[in-house]
Amino acid sequence: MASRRARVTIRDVADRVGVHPSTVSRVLNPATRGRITPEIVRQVTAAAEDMGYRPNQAAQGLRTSRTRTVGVLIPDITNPLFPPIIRGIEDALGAAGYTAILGNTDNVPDREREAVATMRARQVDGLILATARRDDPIVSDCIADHLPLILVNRSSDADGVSSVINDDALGIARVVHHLKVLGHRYIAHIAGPRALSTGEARRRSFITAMRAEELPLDPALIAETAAFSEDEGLRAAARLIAGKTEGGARFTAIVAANDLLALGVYEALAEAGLSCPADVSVTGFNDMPFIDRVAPPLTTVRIPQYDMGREAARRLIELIDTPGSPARSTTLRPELVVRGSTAAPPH
Amino acid sequence: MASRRARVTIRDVADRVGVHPSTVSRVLNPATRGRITPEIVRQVTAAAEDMGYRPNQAAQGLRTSRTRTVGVLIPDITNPLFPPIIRGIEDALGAAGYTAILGNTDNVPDREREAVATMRARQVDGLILATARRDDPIVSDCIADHLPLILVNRSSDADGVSSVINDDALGIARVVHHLKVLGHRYIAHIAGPRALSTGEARRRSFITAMRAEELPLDPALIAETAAFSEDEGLRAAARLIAGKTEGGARFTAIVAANDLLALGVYEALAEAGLSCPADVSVTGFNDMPFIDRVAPPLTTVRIPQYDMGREAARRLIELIDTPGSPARSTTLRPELVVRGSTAAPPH
DNA sequence: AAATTATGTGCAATCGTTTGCATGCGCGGG
DNA sequence: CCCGCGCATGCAAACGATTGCACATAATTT
Repeated sequence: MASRRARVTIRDVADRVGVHPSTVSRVLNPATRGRITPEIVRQVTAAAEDMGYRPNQAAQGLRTSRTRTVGVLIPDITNPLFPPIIRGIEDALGAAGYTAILGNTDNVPDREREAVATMRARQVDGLILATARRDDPIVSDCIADHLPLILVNRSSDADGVSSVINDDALGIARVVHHLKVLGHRYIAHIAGPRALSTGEARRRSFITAMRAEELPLDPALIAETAAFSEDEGLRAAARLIAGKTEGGARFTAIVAANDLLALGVYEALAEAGLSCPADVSVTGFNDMPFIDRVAPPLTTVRIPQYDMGREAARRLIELIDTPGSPARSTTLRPELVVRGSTAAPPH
Repeated sequence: MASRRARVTIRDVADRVGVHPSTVSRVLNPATRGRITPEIVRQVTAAAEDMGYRPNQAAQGLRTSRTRTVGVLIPDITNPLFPPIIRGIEDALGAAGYTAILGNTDNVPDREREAVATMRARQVDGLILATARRDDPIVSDCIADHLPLILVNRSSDADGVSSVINDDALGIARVVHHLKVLGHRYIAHIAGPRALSTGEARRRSFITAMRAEELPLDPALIAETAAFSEDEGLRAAARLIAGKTEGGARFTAIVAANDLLALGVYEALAEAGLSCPADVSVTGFNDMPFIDRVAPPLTTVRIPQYDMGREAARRLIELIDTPGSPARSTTLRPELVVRGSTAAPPH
């Protein structure tokens, strides 16, 4: 295995063995290898190995217009929800010989467009979006252009899109049921942005679940947010708390639409001198890494983040290999994880 | 801006304007644009814009053998230390028109080799390694092959390598000083793997700092670990605690070589029925995201993760643009962050 | 006004692979 | 014993962009 300075090409291998470059190409391609004499296959394989031959992906990509590269758009890699998803995606892609290129969009539409543009310039074979809004022009563009596409975590209102998401309704139902069993009746919800499928679905599911559990549903106890962030959680919770102390709607528990919002709730409670779970129970959604280590450990809904990523990547590869295969939406089962942030209501 | 179905090439643009493809190429390349008549520049630019032309990176890469892609090797993206670093890298790369491809190696040498091989097959223009071991063959290989390379977070013993790391000695000195001021005398250290520059440097710095502070240094109070993980932290701390209760070396504080190890220490203390900081003070290193939210909030050393990544990416681009520029090692200043895991020793 | 230089564009080769087609060889059947 | 068929391999043209060189035409000099 000599360490060549200059890149060794298919031609170098061919010259060494004394065959034509096309023969080497055929040997190296499993699909055409059968057409070549076994002895030659042996020699070429040996020479390629010995010379440390690695196909030039740029050349392959140019010729075949398949780059074995896919683009992955996420809002922000520093949001702990995403690393496990990305890891799942990359592991599955890697196993199939694909590589991911990542784009952080910070949920800014312009950055999304830009990221998709650069990815398409790089000839990605497909796209995985964790950034989709319910009404997202990028999604419809990709469909129109027949660019293989998978949505992960969030889905979109457009149809004809494949997605891998989790069962928001089930997760929220479990949470509400858990709180009811603990004795809570007045439960508030901090909803995510309605422009995102997760925000909207969890909000709707909250309403449905409250009705199903025959608990009183007060519209004033649903607080809207502009983003799934700690900050927004803090602000929304502060509004709820203000309403409560001013003799408005009372509540003994807050169902946050995700874990980051829940962390914001923690801060708001602390600022208001309220304690969790003694005064107010809090729940989250996602069970992001290390959320079991905060004080108090958060009761939340665990979603199979790694699996979601892996599944999304596998489905994308399917879509790339067999274009025109029908869109499927996969829903994974979440699981309630009870920890220290929920307890019986005061009194 | 018609949305073309088929990819539009430089030739399509040329035909539309009625010039030769090479002219279009020159217009689109800022370096050669000056050689073309302004009027033609205008027409070509307009046509390219209008037709939605995007250069085919595969073709460019093939021709120029520069792909504007760099490989980034990290141990594991789900380790919270890395996302901010990666974000810094990607932001800086993106600003310069570069794209990153990521590889998770789980600190397994074989996976590192494999990842580097696939990246080189993809003709990356350079490599950023967050995975370097002190004696890492990949580092020497890259140097030998003149592949632009930057180490981030960890450095390597090989010379002639550029790196962006933080000042481990300063960080550890601050921690030890802080504990001394609180009244601690008997301080244990949970050291990282000696094969990693961070493990070794922090270990050595701990010894130096203890001497400098004129505190007793007991070799039995330095526990070795095989990895920077919670698990290893738990095991090492359990050994220290066992030694202590069996009448061995006593200690009132533990300096862990990083935050994950410190989390393991928390568990070990809990299992032993000891409380932090009442019985034992604990410190970490890195100030990884959300470590301020665990119970108790960890006193640790903050390193500028995002800046490290950004700086590494910028330096790599420099290295790519001006090959043969000398290796430089940049050391960033860490900062002590005092939180709830450190207090005066018992009695 | 002729000769020289400068300027703007076209030409064509090239990067490394893949792949439809052509070709030469060996072998079996009539 | 020859014809034709199949099989293994070579040939060459792509893929899309870049770039040294050639070549007009225009601008400058003498």
